[in-house]
Amino acid sequence: MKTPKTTSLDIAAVAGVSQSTVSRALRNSPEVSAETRRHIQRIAKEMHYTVDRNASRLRAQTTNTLALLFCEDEVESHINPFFLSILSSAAHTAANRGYDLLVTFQQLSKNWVEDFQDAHRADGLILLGIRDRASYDAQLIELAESGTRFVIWGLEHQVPGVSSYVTCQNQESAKALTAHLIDLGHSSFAFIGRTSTANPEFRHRYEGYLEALADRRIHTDADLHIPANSSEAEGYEAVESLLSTGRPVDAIVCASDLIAVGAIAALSDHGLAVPENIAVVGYDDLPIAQYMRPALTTVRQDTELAGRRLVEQLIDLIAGEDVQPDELPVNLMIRRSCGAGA
Amino acid sequence: MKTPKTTSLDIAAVAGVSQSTVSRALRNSPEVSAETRRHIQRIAKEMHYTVDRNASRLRAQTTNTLALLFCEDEVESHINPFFLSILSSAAHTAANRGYDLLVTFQQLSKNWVEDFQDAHRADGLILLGIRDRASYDAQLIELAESGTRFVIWGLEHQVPGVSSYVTCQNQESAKALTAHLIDLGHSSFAFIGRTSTANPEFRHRYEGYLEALADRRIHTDADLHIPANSSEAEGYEAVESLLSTGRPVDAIVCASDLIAVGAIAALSDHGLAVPENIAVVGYDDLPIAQYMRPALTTVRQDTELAGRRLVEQLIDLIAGEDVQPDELPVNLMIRRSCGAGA
DNA sequence: CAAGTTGGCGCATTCGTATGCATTGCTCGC
DNA sequence: GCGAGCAATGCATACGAATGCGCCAACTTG
Repeated sequence: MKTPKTTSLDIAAVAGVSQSTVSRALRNSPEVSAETRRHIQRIAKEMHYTVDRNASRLRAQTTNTLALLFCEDEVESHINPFFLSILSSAAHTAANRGYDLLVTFQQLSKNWVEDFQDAHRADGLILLGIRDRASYDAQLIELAESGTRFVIWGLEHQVPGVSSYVTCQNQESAKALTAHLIDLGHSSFAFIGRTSTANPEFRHRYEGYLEALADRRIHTDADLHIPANSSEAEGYEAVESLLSTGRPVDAIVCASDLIAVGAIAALSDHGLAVPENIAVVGYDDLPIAQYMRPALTTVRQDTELAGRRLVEQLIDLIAGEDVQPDELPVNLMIRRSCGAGA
Repeated sequence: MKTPKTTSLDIAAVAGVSQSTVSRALRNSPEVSAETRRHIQRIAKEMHYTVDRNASRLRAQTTNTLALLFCEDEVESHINPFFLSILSSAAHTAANRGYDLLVTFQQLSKNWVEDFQDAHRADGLILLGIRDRASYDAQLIELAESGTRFVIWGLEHQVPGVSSYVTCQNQESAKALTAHLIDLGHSSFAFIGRTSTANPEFRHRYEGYLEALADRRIHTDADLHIPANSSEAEGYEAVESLLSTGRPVDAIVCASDLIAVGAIAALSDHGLAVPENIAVVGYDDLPIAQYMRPALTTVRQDTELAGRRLVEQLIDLIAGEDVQPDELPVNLMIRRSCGAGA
């Protein structure tokens, strides 16, 4: 910190070339001969020289930075640990591709669009945790119109060349999961998860659930669909309100593992055993799903792939390439809570 | 993106002042009159102007960026969701203080010190998840010698003016928790958590545990201390190995909630009820602790405060101020798994 | 009222890299 | 054998904001 920073000029002096050549050599420009390039790169390494990011970015008018935004609902809400896996994978991918990853947590209410556009902050944006399409649509459109490249997890929002998304086979998997419950002999179903405000992931899961029931001509009605956001607390409350209706139920499909955890706790507190009295299934395959007792039947999403694809898509968008959204495959994790499994 | 970027020169032209005055006004320099400042700031807002971060940083030789590094052990290990809360709080604090937060995940084996120093990446560094002091010490010293400012969670490593740390009252709380178990009548204890490789948090918890036992003259020995890293899987295995010894145990103190979750699963699989046959307690108060059944007795750390203090300490270090490490208070969360609680 | 002080602002330069254009030396084709 | 063409490099400038220094006008003070 004390010694005057070594710059590309110092390298140039030592290597006996001009600063421009140093710059080109370090960026692997084809304009410099392979020999010169190796020579310069060796000297740069010896002198522990690294390109000054700020100068480089100023000149090149680019940031080599991706921003990742967690959308929060309320002040106190915990972030689903599911997103930590995606974050981890995204961070690795970004690093491998030479990008920095800026992380921000933002509440829905704030005008994050304007905020984000501050000062060349990042070349592109990854959005996690957007659940309520209605509240975000205007902001997404504004974002797209400003030319910002972005990708979203779990919400189908695409503007060719500008934005894309990654999601998973929510509907198919929820349908398969429900069908599995039916095969096990369950016949009175309830669904816990808020779908009313255009929460796209939960909605697709609900639709898959309904499809499976319709296929087997199993009746359900609005009372058996209890809204809840993705948290243990709301899952717990949802079950209490379900039980208070007195309607007989022998299987509950939860829109997320967090909800399922809360639901099972509530059932247990009311003396109902899972799966003996009521089967419960979740969605996400959080680590806890495997280790709770009863182990939770759920759907595993490939978070490593999800994080990677989000970053790869975004980098492609930034490069001006065309990008196809991804719908990632999932795996049913059959465990004890549904009444089958080990 | 198409229109030529508005710069401070544009603002200067509109405001009828020089670019220097604009720069000073926007940085709240006392050298410009309050009136001029307001005038310029109003125009800047109207024109949606924001300072170009790269130019600003290049000139000022600063990054206004903090880097947060998750230290990973192995490729596949999940990050403790506990850290997500700290990350969230740190991100908020950094944003409020005008800093960007760069997030990186790094494996222990890599030479992240050199990697980090690349190119003015950040003004300072926050380290999360360092558990094995022995493996890191050399790198921490190197980091400190290079003049990099950094703060660490959970490991007492301080170089005045350069590095500091935030931790919590691991020892006291583990002692209190163990004492509580003793008060409840438990008398044969085991501890699960690896302390042998200088994992400082687990070690302090273990020491608190031993203190409580010694105070009450309760005997324990090496067989009743089973090493395990912080994961459900290792907690599960630890219990299996404990049970295989055939030693009678009526209370297990786990060094983390993740371990406790795995431990309880293993006990359950062996037909042992918690807390009826064996009491189990954890550490961290993950959200799941409250919602698993039996609910887990554990120790809550104030993650919001932890994240905030990490960032605040780091910013102070960067500013050249003296910084005192924090040892944050904790709360015992008494629930059913210890045999008391609701 | 003159000399000194100070608050407010502009000028010019600087941060370190990237890049368009000019330059040099060579090879190659006819 | 000579100009065209190309490969490799240097020169000069631009990116946009921050800041040392100097200037001017308006005060203060004795």
